[in-house]
Amino acid sequence: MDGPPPPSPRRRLEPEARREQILDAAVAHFAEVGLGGTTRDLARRAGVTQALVYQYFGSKAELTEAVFARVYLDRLDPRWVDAIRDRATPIEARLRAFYAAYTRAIFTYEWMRIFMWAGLAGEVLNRRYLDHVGERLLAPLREEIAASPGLSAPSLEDMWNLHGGIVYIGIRRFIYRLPTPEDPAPAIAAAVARFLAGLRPAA
Amino acid sequence: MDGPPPPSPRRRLEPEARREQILDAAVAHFAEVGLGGTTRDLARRAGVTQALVYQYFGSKAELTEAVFARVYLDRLDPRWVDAIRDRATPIEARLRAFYAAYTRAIFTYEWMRIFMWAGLAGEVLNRRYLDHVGERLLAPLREEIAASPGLSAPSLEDMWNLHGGIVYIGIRRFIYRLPTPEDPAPAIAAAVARFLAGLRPAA
DNA sequence: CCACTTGTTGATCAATTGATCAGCGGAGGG
DNA sequence: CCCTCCGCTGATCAATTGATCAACAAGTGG
Repeated sequence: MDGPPPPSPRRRLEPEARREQILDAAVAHFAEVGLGGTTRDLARRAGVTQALVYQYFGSKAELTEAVFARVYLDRLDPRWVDAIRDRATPIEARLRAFYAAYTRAIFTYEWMRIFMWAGLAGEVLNRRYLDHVGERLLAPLREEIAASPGLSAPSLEDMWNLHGGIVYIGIRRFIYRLPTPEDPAPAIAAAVARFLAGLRPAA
Repeated sequence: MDGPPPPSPRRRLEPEARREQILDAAVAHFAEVGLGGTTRDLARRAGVTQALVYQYFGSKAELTEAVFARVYLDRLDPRWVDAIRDRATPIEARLRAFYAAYTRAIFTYEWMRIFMWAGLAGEVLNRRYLDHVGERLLAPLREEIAASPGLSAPSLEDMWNLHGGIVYIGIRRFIYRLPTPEDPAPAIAAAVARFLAGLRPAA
């Protein structure tokens, strides 16, 4: 009757799989209640005992680090810069494409909330991440806009303004749980269009 | 030698003054470490014993409510709407004036951080506050823009985009502790100008 | 200067929580 | 079928934390 056990709720798992399972639960749990969440609630969510958490993660700090690694790692795609620099494409399309990709990467419940919890807690990773955003993404975008004919050069603060207006969609949705458009693309396109229009010399 | 005791570190205070002192410390403390901060650390910051906190606030929840009351209350000035509706003033000046006043009200370490901690924690007050912002501030602003000659009507989502771009200055400064312009006024003026320029029909 | 009022404290309790460990039991090898 | 390996659990500890209370002492009136 019972075939191979894989689909059944086995209790004994391979260490790697179990570790992933706990880490998944940790990401979900800490995103929900913050980094101050208890290991007991986390274990309950993962369907294991609290002691088992410490079999795979030596301390809560180590677990938190693993959560950060999973959430932050590979979130920024290096190829984005190439697309930003591709002057064969109109600047407006490049801006729209970048923010489409960027929001697709970070507009998740887990990322948005853990990033905000960590930011409030003063995590160093957040500052590093945002420095990177400013220097490696917003600065190139700014240069490309400045190099586009018919557009006056925006300041980096202007770029942060564009960035913030778009990111705020995710803040409203995932932090404040307010209703937002299902697809942020139209709002992004409108924001980008307005931004560029504001950089064109008045007629 | 010792004159009147007022400037000296008296131990015994009038209940009202002591309550204020504890509440002040609570606002500062919870802004710093979140609503999960301990009453012992809070008492240390206030310079009193932990037991005294419970003389003035029956429970931690009651204390938290008092903190919310102090932080949220009277933060939104009803007169702002009148200024928004004043069509004798150009719409761009009204937008600039509103966001100057609005950011002056909320760009404080305590407000920004407690609002964010509470938002992550799912506090109902946040949703109420933001609903109010959308319906009582952004909606009128939107109507006034729509009624301005030479401007196409923005959607409410457009208004949230303008709003988010400006509020994000405070998020960068107080949540992420990133360097931001000392005075947000120029950035606000630029954001407002761009926003309106984007609503003007292309030449 | 004494005594009463009451603002304040130190001690303490029970519940929570991070962390540890001896031992149970599932599963594969012989 | 049994034996060994090791993934996993239940019990437990020490520290933290919200909350309580009897006792202390600062200030005031007599």
